[in-house]
Amino acid sequence: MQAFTDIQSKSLSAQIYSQLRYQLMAARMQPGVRLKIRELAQSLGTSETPVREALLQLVRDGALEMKPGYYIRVRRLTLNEYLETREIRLMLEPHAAVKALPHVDKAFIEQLEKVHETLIRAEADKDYPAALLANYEFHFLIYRRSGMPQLIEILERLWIQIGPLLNYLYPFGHPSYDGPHQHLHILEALRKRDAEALAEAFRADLIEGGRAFVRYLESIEPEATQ
Amino acid sequence: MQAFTDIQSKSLSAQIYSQLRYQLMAARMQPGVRLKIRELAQSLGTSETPVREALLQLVRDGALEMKPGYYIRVRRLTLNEYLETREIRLMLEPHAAVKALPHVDKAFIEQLEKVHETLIRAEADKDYPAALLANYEFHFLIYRRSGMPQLIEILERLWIQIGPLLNYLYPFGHPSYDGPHQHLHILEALRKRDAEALAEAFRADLIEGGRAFVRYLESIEPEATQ
DNA sequence: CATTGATACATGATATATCAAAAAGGGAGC
DNA sequence: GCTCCCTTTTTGATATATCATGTATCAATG
Repeated sequence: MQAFTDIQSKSLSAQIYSQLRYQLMAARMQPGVRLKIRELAQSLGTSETPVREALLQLVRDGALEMKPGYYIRVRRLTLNEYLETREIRLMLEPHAAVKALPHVDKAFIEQLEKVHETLIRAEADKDYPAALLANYEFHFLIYRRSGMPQLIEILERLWIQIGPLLNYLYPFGHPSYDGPHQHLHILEALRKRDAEALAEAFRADLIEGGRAFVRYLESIEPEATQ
Repeated sequence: MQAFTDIQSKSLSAQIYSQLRYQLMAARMQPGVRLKIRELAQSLGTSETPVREALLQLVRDGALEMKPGYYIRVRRLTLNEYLETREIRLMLEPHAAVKALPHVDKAFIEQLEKVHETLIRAEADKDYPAALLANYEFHFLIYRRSGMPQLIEILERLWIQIGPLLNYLYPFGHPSYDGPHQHLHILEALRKRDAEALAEAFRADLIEGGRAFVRYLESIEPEATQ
């Protein structure tokens, strides 16, 4: 959870931003839910200023949206918006993984295997929040080894846009594995140090995971006009 | 300039943000220059709040940097940071162009040709600010046709990081064309509707343009430790 | 003359106050 | 019972006040 734990010695607004970002990524916030500056400030025990600053940044990140002058709510991605996100991720995530490859050692792969086991166990237990976190950790442990901080930042921004959708997703259809879990292909490619297979495994994971999104969004789209 | 002209009916902080972003992109701000909230607020005739909000967002964009609690200044990219930026752009910009291809018509190409002429003329006149703007316009006119707003947002964020560097660049070595201008290859690929050639032309333009950056940053690097 | 420490000052961070606009609620009229 | 209009309330936006911390200055001391 690296990215989210450094919540100290930072400005209040940065702390709040990190915290909200974490909640978004972890699907703790439903799309469309309204956020009120005053309420949040009160519940956090701070003034409105840092809360507002945090929210504004999330708006710019595309994780929240703001009706012109008025209210702020968790963004509701349309199917097309989701597809664009996926298209961008398809370019960037495999690349990040390939860049990480030279910095992958045995210990790291074992660490990933543990995280993956956690993921599988969580899914078996239907503990979806835990599964989401494990999935995030699996991916970003790898990306962080790329040594490309800017790229990682871009990817995290994309993930927090998608996070809230996961709320709807799990009840709906969620990870439907028709074969072995894609993460296993990823692990295998890492072991073999096969860059092309690695990139392909990431693409497959993304598309595989995306199917449920697309199905869900298609089923919702008609009413999502607002 | 589309992205920068909608400076009305937006919140003050959004206006200030847009304005600063424009100045960054257009190389109106030197790397390392310090920005003071109070000063800016005064010179803009507003209070500090919206200025601070705008600056914070630019910090998150990586265009400005902030010594922990202390001062805010225009970010100074290291060579490695620049190279990472370029690496990301190399993935995204050619793709954006290819996605734009289906929406390119004759009129649009003529528009691009005009912009390119402006660029060439500006360079001949050594009017570098104008050249920069024309170059920005040339690229983003194309990217905007991709119909991928998120991608464009990501790219603009990358461009405003690089903008300030251009200050140093032009005096230094700047666009050294060893052959025909890369934009001509881009235009040709657009006319032929040749996606692969188009992608390649964008890659070439990026690398070509990047050479001067790299040369400059390498010459500077030793002292840039701070 | 160099060094150190105390004080004044500048600046970003946070809190609070004020404003304007939008939403929500309620009552009068049909 | 429904609709329209007015009032009240809520809320985000902006301005201002306060706080904490880093920086600079300068004098006292060795």
